[in-house]
Amino acid sequence: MRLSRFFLPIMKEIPKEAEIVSHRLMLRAGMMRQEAAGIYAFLPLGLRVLRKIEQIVREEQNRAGAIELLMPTIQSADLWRESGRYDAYGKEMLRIKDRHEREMLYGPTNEEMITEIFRAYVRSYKDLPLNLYHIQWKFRDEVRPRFGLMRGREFLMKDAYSFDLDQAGARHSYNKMFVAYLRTFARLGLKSIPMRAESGPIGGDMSHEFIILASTGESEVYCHKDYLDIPVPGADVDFDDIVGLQSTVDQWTSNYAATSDMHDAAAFGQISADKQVAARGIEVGHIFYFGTKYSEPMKAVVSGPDGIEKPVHMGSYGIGPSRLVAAIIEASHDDAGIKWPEAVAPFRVAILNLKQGDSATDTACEGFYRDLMGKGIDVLYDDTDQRAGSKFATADLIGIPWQVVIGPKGLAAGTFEVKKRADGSRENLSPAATIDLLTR
RNA sequence: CGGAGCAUAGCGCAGUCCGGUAGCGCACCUCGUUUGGGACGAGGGGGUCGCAGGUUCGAAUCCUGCUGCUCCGACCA
Repeated sequence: MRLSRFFLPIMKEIPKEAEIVSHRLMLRAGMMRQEAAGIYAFLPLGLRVLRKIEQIVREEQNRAGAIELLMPTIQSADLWRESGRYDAYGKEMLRIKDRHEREMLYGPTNEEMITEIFRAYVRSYKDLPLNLYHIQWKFRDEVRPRFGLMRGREFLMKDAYSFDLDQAGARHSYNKMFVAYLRTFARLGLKSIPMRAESGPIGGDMSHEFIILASTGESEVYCHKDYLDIPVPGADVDFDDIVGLQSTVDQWTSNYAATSDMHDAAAFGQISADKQVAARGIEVGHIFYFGTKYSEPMKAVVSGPDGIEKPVHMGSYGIGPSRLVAAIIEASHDDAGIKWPEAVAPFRVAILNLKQGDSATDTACEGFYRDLMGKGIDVLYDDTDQRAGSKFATADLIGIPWQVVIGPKGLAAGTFEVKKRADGSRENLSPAATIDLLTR
């Protein structure tokens, strides 16, 4: 992409409404625009990041055996009356009427609808286990939206729903998602820690919030230092290995970890002082088992091997990709701007033509741009007639992981300057060595 | 939902108390000089001053009502 033809409305000054760093940087980097309280338009740069996050989430869901579908944003009130939640949900639910005065709602979540879909087709235990998910916009009419994408009213959510014959099966389904989440956040370049969450109506130990560590995170978290070093399961993890998966989950849940509202100072004090970690974090995922809470009232039943119909045991698993865009920035930025992890960067490489209009630099940049494009690398070529300093500032602000600086100085020596945004390191490399580095 | 505040050019703000030609910086356009960390000079364009009433010869400014947004608290992917 040529910057001169891209739509990148960056700002030098900070809009006053933006309070937290991710919100400020997203506005300054031209990633999104507020259209109403808690409602945002994604501009091209922001959309690129959102799509990359979404794709990683999708790949890890698929790897764990979940199957993607897509449910609508608008739902019928009748469905929610069946579960009893239409009245229970409260004002957070956006309720609307169609032209025939039928009561509808903009879905804040999809347990009812997925249960309706399940019961329409699945009759036998032989079709279990089943895990269906979608990535769809949700709307929750929060009293007070704030912090930009971190707490918007409209947000993108990946929500998965598992169906099993019994609780033992449900535990395995839960564990699959648990491990999938560990892998997902690791791939996004984040350090995530599962923390025991309010167990809800069912009780038990099958509810966890996934918190990522970020110095500017909104909640305080306390955990055992060992969490920072536990290896995340590799891509070859066997999701059908019930025992193996359980031991991974055990490893990730045996030590102390809690957010401030669940914090037990005494228990935390038991940990030796050098192993205590008090940090800040952001909730980016939540998984829980809720048994037959919806299957019972909504009659989602299957016949077991004994021929007897039983309500299925369900769990649900949420990740907010739109919140993750902001969360990643909170976890990875500096005074100059965003530092995207390579996996989610809107562009992997930026080419900075330091002397636009000079035939030697133009030729070198154009050629190199074509070479990278030919290799299938996401590259943003700054071919604007801005001065060098302005181009450096822009590239740093929007956080492109690799900046290839091409100017008369380097060209005289036959080299490009390659800067790594993550640590600011630079080296002068020949064009061939640069290509080599970027395609490694 | 309780409390506080804001609304003037794309962004950041002054002007409002004390009514009298709507301003500044950045951004944008033109020309020139510049060109390795957000250049300089000259010229230029852009506004129903959130909306609706009212007072007045005259309202961004005073009065009334409304709307939108932000922050603190309670609540949450």
